This record gives sequence, structure tokens and C-alpha cells, in this order.
Amino acid sequence: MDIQLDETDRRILDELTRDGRMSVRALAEVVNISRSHAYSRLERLQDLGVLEGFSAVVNPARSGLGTSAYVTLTVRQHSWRDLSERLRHVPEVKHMALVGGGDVDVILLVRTRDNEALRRVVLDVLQAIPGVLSTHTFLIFEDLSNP
Amino acid sequence: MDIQLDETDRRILDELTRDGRMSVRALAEVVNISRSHAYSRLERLQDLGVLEGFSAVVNPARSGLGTSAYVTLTVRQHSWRDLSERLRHVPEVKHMALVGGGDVDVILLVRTRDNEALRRVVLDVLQAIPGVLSTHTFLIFEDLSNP
DNA sequence: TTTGAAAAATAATGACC
DNA sequence: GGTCATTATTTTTCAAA
Repeated sequence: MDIQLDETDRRILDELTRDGRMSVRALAEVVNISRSHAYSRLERLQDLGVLEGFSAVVNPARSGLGTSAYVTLTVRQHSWRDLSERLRHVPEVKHMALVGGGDVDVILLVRTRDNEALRRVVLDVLQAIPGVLSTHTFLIFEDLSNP
Repeated sequence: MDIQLDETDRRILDELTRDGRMSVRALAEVVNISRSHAYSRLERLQDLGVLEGFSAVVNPARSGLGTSAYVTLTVRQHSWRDLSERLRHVPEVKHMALVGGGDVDVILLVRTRDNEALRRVVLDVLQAIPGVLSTHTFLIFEDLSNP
């Protein structure tokens, strides 16, 4: 899984993380390589699976998702494949992680319109999943992403 | 904080979340509006702060960040401003949330090169922050983002 | 690997329904 | 909001150095 990335690769990823719509021309300029080379690098990074794609950065609260929470799950059997597949179909679940190191097995980042919708997701959707023994909800008052 | 978004706005955000480098021409086509109109919508969404920008989607593991963990913090005084400002300068902290609903005050998503680097971040950086009473680390075995 | 040329596609703006 | 027209940029490929 480990891949050799040199300084140029890292700077390319940095720049594109900062501005995902930056033109290849401008990118080549700031990292001091030729345009052709920039194209090759990009293609290579995508082929390697390092650069998975590009996405809009949307403010959850301002786009109608006023409530966020971390929800932890304790599950009976660790059929992570089935569980993650099932969770992937819950649009309110924005991020899911299988974890170790405590009494908790799964941590979910959930975003909903309001608290009532969060309640429904936790009680009617998550707790209804077979194998889910218990849940705990940590309401998020404020959250920040770090580039 | 609440903003009126219609179906078209939502579809624009959906499409750009799926492909952040999609051309405005293609975007206008799939959501059935004119190009000029698409430009206006985009400008409006950015002005409203709904669309914050665009970013590359980088695979953490393949880009050299082989270890990920959720680290919870219990803090003495809730000087969230100071704390979040301080955490923002820790590059390994990718996401931070001020939460309620348990004995935990802050939840951090941390990504490092390896377990040793994670240990250093938790022990030398996070636990060294004034006001941080205790930490708990949940190692992430696998994690997925949901579009 | 770099540079330059050149065609095709796209961005961005403005005038006008 | 929408359409059309226009100009500026960018993408992408290819050949040559």
C-alpha cells in the first residue's frame, strides 16, 4: 500500500487540496515543472490511487444540515463488510470508521437537517441494524476541518 | 444561517461533490440550466458561503498516512476558541469537533505516518496542551467517506 | 524532460430577450 | 431566468530539441 511520493508529488497534492479547480497550467507553474510533466504526474497519482478525485467543499450548516453528531456503535459480530455496506446506503452517515481501543466498535459522523431528523436516524435506522447492540450520540456544537 | 436552496442548487452541489472538476458547461447540461445561469448559481452559492471551495480527494493510506485514529479529549475549561485555534496548527489533526452528550468534550480525527508518529502526537502534542485533562485513542482499522 | 505549436474544448462576460 | 454571441484561456496532443 505504500507508495513513493517525492516532494513534487506532495506539493501537487497540497496545491490541489487547497484549490481543486486549479488549472494544470497554474499547477505546473507553482511547483516548477513543465505542463506535460504535470499531466504525467497527475495521471500517475490517479493511477496509483493516491489522488482519488476532486470534490466540492460544502458547508453543511449552510446547506441545510444544521445538526451534526458523532454516533458510536457497539456491535455483536464484527461483520464490518456487511455493516459498512449497509451504512453506505444511509445518506446521513458522512464518515464511518471501524475502530479498536475501547468499548466502541464503530464511529460515525452523521449530519441531518435538525435534531428531530438525527433522532430518527439513530433510533429508526442505526439501532434497527441487526447486530447493533448499542449506540451513543455526541452532539457536535461546532466542527472544523483542517487542510 | 439558514439559506434557501432549491432543487437546482442541490443538484449542482451534488454533481460538484461527485466531480469537483466538472466543467460548468457539463454541469449546466445535467441540471438543465443555461451556462450563464450556472455561472450565476455558482457565484451565488459561493457568496452565500454554502460552496466553500473545491479540493482534491486524497487517499490517506496511499499518500503516506498509514495510521488514523479518533482521539477524544476531556478538557478543563471550555475555551474552545483557544483550543481549536491551537489544534488548527497541528497538521495531523484533520477534523475536530466540540461535542456534548458524554464525558468527552472534543473529538479529533488524527492521521499520521505510522503508530509511532501517532503516539508522539497524542503524548507530546495533545496531552501537552494546557487544559487537556485526558485523552482516549481509538485506532481506526478502516474508514470510509460517504458522498 | 522540456519547450513550442496548434486544434479543440471550455470559461467567462456582456448584450439582449 | 434564459439565449446567443464573442473573446480569452485552458486543455490536450504531438513533434522537436
